[in-house]
Amino acid sequence: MKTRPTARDRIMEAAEVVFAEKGYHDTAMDEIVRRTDMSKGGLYFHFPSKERLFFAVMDHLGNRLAERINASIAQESDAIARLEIALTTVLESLGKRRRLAKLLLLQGYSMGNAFEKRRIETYSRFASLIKDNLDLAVEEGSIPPIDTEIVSHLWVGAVNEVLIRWLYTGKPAPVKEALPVLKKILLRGVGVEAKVSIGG
Amino acid sequence: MKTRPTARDRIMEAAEVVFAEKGYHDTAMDEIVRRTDMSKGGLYFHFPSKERLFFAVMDHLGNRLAERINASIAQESDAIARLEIALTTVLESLGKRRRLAKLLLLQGYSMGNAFEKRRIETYSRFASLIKDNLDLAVEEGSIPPIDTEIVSHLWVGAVNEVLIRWLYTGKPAPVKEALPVLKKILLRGVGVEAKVSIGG
DNA sequence: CCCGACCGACCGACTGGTCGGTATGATGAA
DNA sequence: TTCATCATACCGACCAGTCGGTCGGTCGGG
Repeated sequence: MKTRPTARDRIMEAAEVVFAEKGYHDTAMDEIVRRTDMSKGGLYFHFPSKERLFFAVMDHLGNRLAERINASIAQESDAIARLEIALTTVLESLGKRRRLAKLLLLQGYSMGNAFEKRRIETYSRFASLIKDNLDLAVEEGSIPPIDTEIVSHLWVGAVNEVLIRWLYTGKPAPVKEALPVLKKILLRGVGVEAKVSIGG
Repeated sequence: MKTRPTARDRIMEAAEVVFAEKGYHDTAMDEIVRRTDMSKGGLYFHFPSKERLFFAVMDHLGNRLAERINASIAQESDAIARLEIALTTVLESLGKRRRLAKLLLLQGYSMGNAFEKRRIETYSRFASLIKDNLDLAVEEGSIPPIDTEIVSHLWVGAVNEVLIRWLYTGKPAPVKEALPVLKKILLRGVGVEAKVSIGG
């Protein structure tokens, strides 16, 4: 049977919606409260501050995306194939959930210096996921040696920007359409020879 | 003779410092005033609001960077060479001025939905600068046809992320060290065969 | 009767923006 | 030359709204 989500979860759900819609600073705690069947005091019983609530939401979403990527990756053993599928998963997951994308990609930035550490942590996590597989590909001999540290960040940034552009302009619709280009350019960049790729 | 900068310029200089240091929301107008030899009323005589002041600063910095890029590009006629020199200029300019980089790269983001348009405008401007030269390279036949629209954003994102990583972690120091990697990966990505590149 | 969970009116600090007033210099009529 | 007038630039005490966070209190279950 489906048990009612915990109070904590209900708060986080409401917070996710409002934070994504308005951004951190333009979100008033009262608004989150309004979207909950709870009072402000109740909310503050579960979360000590706005900042902490925000972090909790971000971490939760980050984890879910990372898990999804890991799950899809696990099916492949070839490093290049893993990289491809990771790209696909990200584009699909975020392309499907605009709200999630907006939060994850836009809200982690410039909300004051207190947030810097979180931002770098989150992004580094995805970067190192890529880095691991790039390293693997080098070991495998499928690509020539490169500075995988920098390249992994390059990849994250590239995907990030394409997604942000989509968020703001709506193009390409759906984002997934950018996938072939992204794959081709990024893989060729690390030395994978182009091969005919049938859209998936 | 060196005339005193106008009041407007003096305000913008102070604002640049504080905005870069604290971010938009954590900056109090009183703090900017404090850094000026002017009063709050005086400041508000020149700028109608905090938001407008912020935009003025951002536009100013964006223009300066764009001008610098254009100037350096103008010396080359070959599209690939132009792209390379644009990358170099960006890394050098921002690598040299941490504050500028911080403002331009981090503050344009999630400060509320009112700022979205500005962000996309600024980034698109640099993207289309890249796009023009990619298009040119395609016409020249130096690279195979590609979706230059997406690829230009990919480039912007890639450079952006490498710079942000540098801002947060300090690596690589100096950022310029990332230049060879960036060039190699990005150019190879669009189909430029690797050639020995002597660090500059 | 205790305690965890929750309530919601209230507080107070902060901050963007205002406004009545002042100093300075240009203009021009007497 | 002098003085009234006016606009520009600037001053800074003050205001009023906002919002994160608090606190005394309630309530139901064990």
